Amino acid sequence: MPRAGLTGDRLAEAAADLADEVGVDGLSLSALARRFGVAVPSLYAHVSSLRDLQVRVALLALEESADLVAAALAGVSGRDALTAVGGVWRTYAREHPGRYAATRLPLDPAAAAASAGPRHADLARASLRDYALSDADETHAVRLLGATFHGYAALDAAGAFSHGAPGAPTSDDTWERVLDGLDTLLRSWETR
Amino acid sequence: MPRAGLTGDRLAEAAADLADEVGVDGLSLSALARRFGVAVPSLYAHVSSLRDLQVRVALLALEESADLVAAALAGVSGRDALTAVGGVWRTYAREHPGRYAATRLPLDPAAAAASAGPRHADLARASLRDYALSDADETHAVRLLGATFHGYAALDAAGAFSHGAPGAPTSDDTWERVLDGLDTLLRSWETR
DNA sequence: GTCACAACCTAACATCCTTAGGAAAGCGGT
DNA sequence: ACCGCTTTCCTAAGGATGTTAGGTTGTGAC
Repeated sequence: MPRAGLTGDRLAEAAADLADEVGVDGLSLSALARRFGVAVPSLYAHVSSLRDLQVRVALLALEESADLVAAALAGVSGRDALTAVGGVWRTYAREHPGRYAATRLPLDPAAAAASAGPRHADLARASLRDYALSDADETHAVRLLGATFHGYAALDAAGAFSHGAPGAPTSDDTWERVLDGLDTLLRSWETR
Repeated sequence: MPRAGLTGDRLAEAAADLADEVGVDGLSLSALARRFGVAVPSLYAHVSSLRDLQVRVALLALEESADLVAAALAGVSGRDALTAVGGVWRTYAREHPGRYAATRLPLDPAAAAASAGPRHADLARASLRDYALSDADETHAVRLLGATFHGYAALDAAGAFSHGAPGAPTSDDTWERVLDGLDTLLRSWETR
């Protein structure tokens, strides 16, 4: 019988795809084993538990999204930088719901420090350079952006912006308005 | 043998407490049955499935939090109103993590419409009355507040604001700054 | 070619959700 | 006080999952 050629990385990638298809809650070792035509316990040679698999997906998604943010951020600044970073999260959450949800999984401190999380923080900081904020304000701003972008993605994904009144503005409209708002907000923070 | 006296409402309330203790993912019919000293299938007389139980917890939490928001909003306006609404969400998420997480559970359109969700929207709208926004802008603002508050609560709960550098500002500091920012942002939207 | 390691398997168990059907508690009416 | 109906709660059973233990067998290194 030929081997399936499993590795931890291949499993993580397949798990990420699976999570995108069936949701992060639908991600199971059984489904993953089925996808590879393999018995469930075989996975334990490469992954120590379901939780471990979820963490691997989270790390993968954090790396992937950090790369996207870095690329989108090349050569732009000010409001364009906000648009770039926010846009990445918004489309990533829509196109890769499972990966995105994994991104929100709480990691233990060691794993968090070794993840692309800090890189995200650095990128967010870089995107704010144009606003000339103090160190503390930059931290506040990074958190504000994180909260707003992630909250927006979450509510949007939950359909909170679609099942409203018929004449209500679209989510895209609001998105633009939010970016405008953040831009003016941050400008008002500028140290002078 | 005496009866335990179960009802759908009592189950939902106990389930909410349980979710607060062990997390919304730890909420299980088995644990709930154990808590009542009852066999698992007995629950099916009052609840049609695990999913149904989760939905009941979500509805309960939405009602509860809407009451809190309404109370906090009595007699205040402007920045104080923002503080009130945001504060409710922030403390609710911290003190009742399971209930709060249930709040984020996607409901089907019918359930969503019958829930306290619309009341939350109305309350958010009311909290913005002082800013004299156009109808469309009010909708944008409600969404912005929702995204920011929920995103903040989620990141805070995930510990994103605690495992940073040693000298970093506290989450409370950032919270104040965020409220200030939203206030100036909304003021800049005012129709003149 | 053979040897060692890793990949993969079967067997087994615990936990969970769910359905089907039976017993008994409590309430009404007589 | 007794009888019957409804509802509560039970046992029995089945299916899905995660996890561990221990055995085979493919595959590359020598």
